Order: sequence, then structure tokens, then C-alpha cells
Amino acid sequence: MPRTESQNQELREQRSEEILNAALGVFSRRGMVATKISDIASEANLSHGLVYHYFKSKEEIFTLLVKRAAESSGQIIEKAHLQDGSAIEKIKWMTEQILHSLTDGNHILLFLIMIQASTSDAVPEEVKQFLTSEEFKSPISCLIPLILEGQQCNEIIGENPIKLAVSYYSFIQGFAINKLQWSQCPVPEADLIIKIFR
Amino acid sequence: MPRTESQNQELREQRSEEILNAALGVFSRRGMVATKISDIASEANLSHGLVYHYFKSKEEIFTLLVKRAAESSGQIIEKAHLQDGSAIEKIKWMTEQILHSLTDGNHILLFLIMIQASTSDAVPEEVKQFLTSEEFKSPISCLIPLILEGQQCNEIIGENPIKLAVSYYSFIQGFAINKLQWSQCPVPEADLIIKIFR
DNA sequence: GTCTATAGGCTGATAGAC
DNA sequence: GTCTATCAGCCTATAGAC
Repeated sequence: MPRTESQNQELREQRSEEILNAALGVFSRRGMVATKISDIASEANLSHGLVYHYFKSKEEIFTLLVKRAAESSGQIIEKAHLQDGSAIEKIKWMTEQILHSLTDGNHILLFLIMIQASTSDAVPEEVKQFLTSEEFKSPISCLIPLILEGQQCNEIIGENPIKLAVSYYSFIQGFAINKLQWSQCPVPEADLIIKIFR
Repeated sequence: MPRTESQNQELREQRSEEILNAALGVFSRRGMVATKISDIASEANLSHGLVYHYFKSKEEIFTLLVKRAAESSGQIIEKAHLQDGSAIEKIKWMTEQILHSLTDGNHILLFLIMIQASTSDAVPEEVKQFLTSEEFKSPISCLIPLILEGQQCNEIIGENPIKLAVSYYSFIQGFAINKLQWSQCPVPEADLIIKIFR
């Protein structure tokens, strides 16, 4: 009995996700250029030919993952703004979310893709354009309104807000990297990081 | 008039450094796998053939740079231990040195090579071995004695020293990455970072 | 020492069978 | 939808001329 159209659709969707997941794993370990299509294929347990049935190229897969990562990081910041409480409580909440997402699941891999995308020159042109486009809101620029809010009620020290935002994200990004190298490393509490704002 | 032996020696040394410097620049921008020998050659203004006259392979160049980077980071920590003052003053001094070295010169490139070497799977076997060998002292483990010293005289909070060290290096590494992406970004003061210890 | 030419291997991408 | 076979291009590394 042949598959129905909707079953076919579902299969396509599922395979596609399998490939993307496999790619995420390999990309985050080896970087875009160093991963071969055959690496992705064998991680996903299918032939390299099939990868091309679902995606146009290796670059397309990478670009897609970068956009997902950007979206996922954007969502956390958005949620933080909607949170109850003072500015610093919002930042603390966000920090807890991030640290938690780095600790379990493969959110950390999306994080690393993002770091690779923004630190390496050897990425698809489309990724470069995306990262400099209006569409992409950098985490640093999204954090600044929150910092200003905290400074107005003297919750946060009167330091250059950009400097504070850079420091905060340095911390987060650096920790993601450390965590990848040493997955069992102790995770700092959000309060430890928040200290830089006081 | 032919060159004397010592002039030849000097030329070799000089060319060798030129190539290493060029390689450092390209590696840090594109990563090891994505840089071609011809990239290094043209950055150094010489033919690709000549690169092979000085080095056995691309991997050899990368490995050499990783070892230099490790040495240079080890030296800073060593100097910090020899510094006068309390533990936290030593850490502050070290932080200032690091921030300064990230700000000018191409020390930051060595830093990034180190990050690449320790985060990517796609590095020469010799690099992997080196990073797990006794020869290589990880910055985190080198910082711990200093933290313990500070905790004994209540200069530093009684938090898990490993956690503190991880947090500190997360910050430093993350900042190096940010600085590379955005070279004009404001540089936090050492005191801002040191807050996590109090 | 330095260059150009080229061999050899690998990999991204496609074609075509099932 | 999935696989295997294969092509075409690129890149490392070497050989040999100057």
C-alpha cells in the first residue's frame, strides 16, 4: 500500500529534521568547512546522496541553522522583556534561562553555531548578510534598553551601558565555549554574573 | 657576492617568521581547515611553493602557533604569581595585562588560535595530544591556587574555586571573541571582572 | 632561495538505478 | 524516497627550473 500524501509530507519533514540535527552536531564540533556532507550523512544514518535530496548544499544547511540559532536567542531576550519585576530581575531571569539551556539539551549547539557564524570569515555570503541585516537584532543591542532601565532606578551602576552589555555577553559566550570543552564543568549561578551590574 | 652562512641563517629565520605571522592572521579569521596554503602565501607575499620550503605542512604551522599561544598564556599567569600584593591584586594585575594585550598588537590572534584549537575537533592530532598532555597547563587550573590563596584571607568569597576560575576564563575568552568581531567595542576595566570574586 | 607547473587525492554535487 | 556510481573542481604537496 502506497503512502498517502500527508504521510509523505510527514516523512519529508522528519528526515529533514534528522539531517538538520545531525548537521548541528557535526558543525558545532568541526566547523562548517571541516565537516563533509558524508559526515552529516553518516551521523544521520543515511547516504550522502539523500542529503542533497533535501537540501541544495552544505551552505544552505549551515545558513538555515544560523537563522534558527538567531531566532532562538532572540526569543529569550524577548521573553525577558515581558517578565515581571525590576530590570535586574529580568536580566537575572534571562541569565538563568540561558545557563539552563546551555546545561541540558542541545541549545548549546545552536549557541556555538552562532559564535562560529559571527567569528569566522569562512561562512556563506548569505550568513554574513543576515548578520549585518536589519532583520538580525544582536543580543548586545537588545540588552541595552534593559540596562538603561536598571540604571534609571539605580539598580545598576552608572557605567557605560554598552560596556556592561559587552561584558555580560562575553561571559555568556565564553561560558558556552568552556562548557563545550568540558561538559562537566561547574555552572555558575546567575547571581555570580549579575554582580558585574551592581 | 654570495651570502654568508650567517646571513642565510638570518634570512631563513626572517622568512619563517613572516610566514608564521601571515598564517596567524589567516588562521584566526578563517580557521585552520578553511585557510589554504595559498592564502598564507599571498598574505606573506610569496609563492605557495615557498611555504613548503619552510614548513612541512599546514598542520605543522598550525601546531607551532598553538604551542606559541599556550606558552604566551602560560607566561602571563606565571608572572602574576610572582607579582607583589594580595591574591586579588595579582589577579587584577593579570587581568589588566590580558585586557591590554587583547587591545593592542596581535596577541589577540594567539588567543583566538588557542580557542580554536581547544574547541574544534578538526585540528591536527598533535594539537589534541598537546592540549591533553602534562606539558600543557590549562589556564583554569593555574588560576585555582591564586583563588584558594585569596579565600584563605577572606579576600575572595567562599565559592567553589573551580566555578570561580571557569567564570573568570569564560569572561576573558568571551571578551576576546567579542573584541575580534567588533574591534572598537569598549573594553571593561579589570575591576568590573574582579567583582565576581567578591 | 624562490618560483611555476603539475601530480594525486579528496569532496561537493549530480545522474540514474531501484 | 533512497542508494550507488561518477564527474568535475579544488587544494595540498612535490618536482624541477632558475
